[in-house]
Amino acid sequence: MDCLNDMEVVSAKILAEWDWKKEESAFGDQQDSLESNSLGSSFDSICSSPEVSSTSSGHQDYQDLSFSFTSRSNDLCATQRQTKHKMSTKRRMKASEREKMRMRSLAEALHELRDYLPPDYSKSGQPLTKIQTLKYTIEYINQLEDLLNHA
DNA sequence: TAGGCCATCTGGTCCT
DNA sequence: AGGACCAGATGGCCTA
Repeated sequence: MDCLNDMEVVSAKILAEWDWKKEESAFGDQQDSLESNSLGSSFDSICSSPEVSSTSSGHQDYQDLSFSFTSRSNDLCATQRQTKHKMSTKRRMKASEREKMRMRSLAEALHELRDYLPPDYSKSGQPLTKIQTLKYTIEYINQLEDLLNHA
């Protein structure tokens, strides 16, 4: 119990030193640099992009496209994709289901992680976003580490 | 209404 | 061959 009280004091100290505006802008810079790192493969992504399809109106159309795919033989990307290995519908559905579960468990873990941050981290009572949760957690751990090292 | 966040679908790639 | 992971695309919801 004393440990818990100590931790509350620590987090209060950390938060007292916290410059929100500065951190927010710093995180923004980091985010920009992170996002700029992920330049995807250009050709494949163009060919596999739903926007390439003549319908180009979202998931349903694209799903329909995947079923009527072989009838559009004049489409260059379609032709190229025909030569690639195509997952069976059954396997694709299973993969989608697994991916859904995987992303849900990831979201659940992030919700859980949120509970380990002091409530003061969420300004204006709004829950932290995923990216905020991750970045504030890193910052929180670093601050705690500093305090331990200088204790 | 624009922009941010999120869930979902999908194809590609790597690993077992 | 199939599962795990990743990144891009898309649409819905919410807020300023």
